[in-house]
Amino acid sequence: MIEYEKLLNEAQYKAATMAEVPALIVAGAGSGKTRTIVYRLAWLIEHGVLPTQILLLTFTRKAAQEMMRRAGDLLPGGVAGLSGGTFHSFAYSVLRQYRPAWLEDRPFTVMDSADQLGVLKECKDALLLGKGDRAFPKTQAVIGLISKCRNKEMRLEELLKMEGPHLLAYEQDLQKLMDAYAEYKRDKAVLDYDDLLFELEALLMSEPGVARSLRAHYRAILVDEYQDTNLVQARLVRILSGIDEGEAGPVMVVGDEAQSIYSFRGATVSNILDFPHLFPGAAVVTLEQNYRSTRPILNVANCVLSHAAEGYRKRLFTERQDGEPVRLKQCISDKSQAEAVAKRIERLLETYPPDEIAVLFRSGYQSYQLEMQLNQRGVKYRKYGGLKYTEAAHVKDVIAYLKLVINPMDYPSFLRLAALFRGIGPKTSQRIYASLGAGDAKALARLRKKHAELFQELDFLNGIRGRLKSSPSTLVGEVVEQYDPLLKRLYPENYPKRRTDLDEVRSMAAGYGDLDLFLADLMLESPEEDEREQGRVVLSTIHSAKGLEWNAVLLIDLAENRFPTRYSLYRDDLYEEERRLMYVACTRARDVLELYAPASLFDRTSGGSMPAELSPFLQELDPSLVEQWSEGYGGRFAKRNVLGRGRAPGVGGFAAPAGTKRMAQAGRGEGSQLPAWDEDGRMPERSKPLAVDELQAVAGGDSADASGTPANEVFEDIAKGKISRCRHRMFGRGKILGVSGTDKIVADFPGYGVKTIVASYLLVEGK
DNA sequence: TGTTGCTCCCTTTTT
DNA sequence: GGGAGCAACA
Repeated sequence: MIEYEKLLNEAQYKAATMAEVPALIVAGAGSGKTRTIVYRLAWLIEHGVLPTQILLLTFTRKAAQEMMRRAGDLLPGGVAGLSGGTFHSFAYSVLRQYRPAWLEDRPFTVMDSADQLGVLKECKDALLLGKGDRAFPKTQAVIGLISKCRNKEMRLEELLKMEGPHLLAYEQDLQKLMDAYAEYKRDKAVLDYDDLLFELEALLMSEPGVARSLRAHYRAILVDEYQDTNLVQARLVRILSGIDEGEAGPVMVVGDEAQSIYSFRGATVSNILDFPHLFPGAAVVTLEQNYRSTRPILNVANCVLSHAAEGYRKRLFTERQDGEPVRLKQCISDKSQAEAVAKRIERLLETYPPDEIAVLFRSGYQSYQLEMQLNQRGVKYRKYGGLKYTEAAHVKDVIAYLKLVINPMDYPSFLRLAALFRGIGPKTSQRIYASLGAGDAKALARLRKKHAELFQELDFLNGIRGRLKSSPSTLVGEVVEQYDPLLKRLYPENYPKRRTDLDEVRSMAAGYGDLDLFLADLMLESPEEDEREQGRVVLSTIHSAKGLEWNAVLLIDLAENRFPTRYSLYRDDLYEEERRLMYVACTRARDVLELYAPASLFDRTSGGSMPAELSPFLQELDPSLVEQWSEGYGGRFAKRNVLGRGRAPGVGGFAAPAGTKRMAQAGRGEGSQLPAWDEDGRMPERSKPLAVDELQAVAGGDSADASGTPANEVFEDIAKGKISRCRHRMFGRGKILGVSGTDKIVADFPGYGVKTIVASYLLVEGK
């Protein structure tokens, strides 16, 4: 018997051992949530519930894996038999067993985002939409809109009014596209991610017998990260609970509205808030004591949240009194930030094991420079978020082969396969696919002659299909061998590395009994982590870091327009979500939290460095909560106040002395969201994008307004030698060497070397 | 007619 | 680095 009362605090104990009624556990960050869930599982099992009768659901794959891992560690019998995973993978497994009627007897496959892209492109072409219209939303954007519509369950018009009024003109076209896309999927028996959830709901509603047998099977349902569920997921929980059938509804959901970070895909906090209404008689337990982080870390996290527009009831507290201060480190540039962080990781490795150190960032690409630094230093890392392993071109190719084995009419995969051969483009693929579907023997014979290579490949796949009973790893191995000559042809430069990846895919298939299960897992659950990757430093997007924790967390790129992203600046709900993201990031740390802010960022559109303001989330911080450091010459950091100085007047934060010229912003094209200056020469607090005509007036150079002297005039002055010195916020005084392009100045800053800098961020001075 | 090659533009977060 | 659009080629 487990002594729950000794092992858990009062609130955790209550949550873990309550009777099997609907329950909402509001669990603050680091409050022992997973621990509580795991003890709940143990308690259920002690009280006669079999592990196979427990369903454990979460939204992200990472959270699902972490939960299963920890349950396995704590439960005496391990997780054997426990059903658990993401909503999507659960939906797939049910749909595979109880197939929707409209599929008839056709095999179906799941599409990933690349497949969606291909299908939508095709629909767009078929409908002749967006031809020659540059303003027509990009295919990727259309996919986003479609998915948002479905996840938020809004009509297209409503969504466009909220998210993109400028697209309202295309509403009808987009609607047509949406319909065509939906029809297409039905026709070809493919499901996208959203379909999995809606198809499951439709199935349960139309076939009460299926719902009944699932309910009879699952005696307990636990949902983690409930604040990240969307409407259809909440309905699924409700249906599965059986509360509408007068059953007790043995559902326990766990969540924290302060950590809601998935509203972009329809997650709604109201699922938590409405839970007691949807499940009358639900028990509510709140966990507030934080066991994870030191006091200084928690102070920073609480401070971040205290500026939230909506108030959060909870304030976390901890008994961990000790702890190093949270450090804020301002670096000269993003490049030097990468160096500083890499160096810091090497130091931390003297104290902590590698897998207890994590670097977190807002978007996948923000770790590129750091990755290069770590590679140079031989520090091994693994990366979460951003591009996935299964998204590498060669892995996608092999997956397309395998999908075609299961579902020969999987069109996205067919396109991918056909495009591998020379002389076959979209039209030819379409023709061949149509002939195959219609069984047009004459046309096929002709096509076969012309495109022998492709048909050889298709014959091979048909052969494999006849032997589906062989082990998946054997089948994958054969497919890889078949693909090998193409791999050599397509990627001569790094063939061996890619071949290793594919052998890896084969070994991953080893544990599976059915090829289609393996494929679905590859699409829906990240495959079992490569053993070589364990015990490494972690680089992760904050979204992917949800539910995880480390001894040391370094948070990078805390600069305006990076975090919060510039997309969030003009909508309060998005801005607030960014703040919660910051909160999630800070609360991942147990002992060490460091905040890195680059003072300038490389800007590829201009090819120069742009000064970067501190992230507003840093500017709001109480300066007494962090130890402030600033990078100086030679990469050395010195304690120096970075916060609380307010924004100095002048460009990029320093005063413009008399006799200096500030240049008007050079043209940056339509749609630029770079900040304009106000009349005092300050950057506005929350920069608004320039209106298009305003921008043209400034960029045109002939109508210099209050914002300064036109760039072309200053460039002329430089050419005439009237101007030879400049000042930059970070680099100080410099000597102008020349100009580059239409908007950049090359200057030598003593101690920093020669820099090419966008002119509008410099102050220039006469001789 | 259809494919391939070249250039310009934009780059969130997940299943 | 990839997608989309356009021009040149088979």
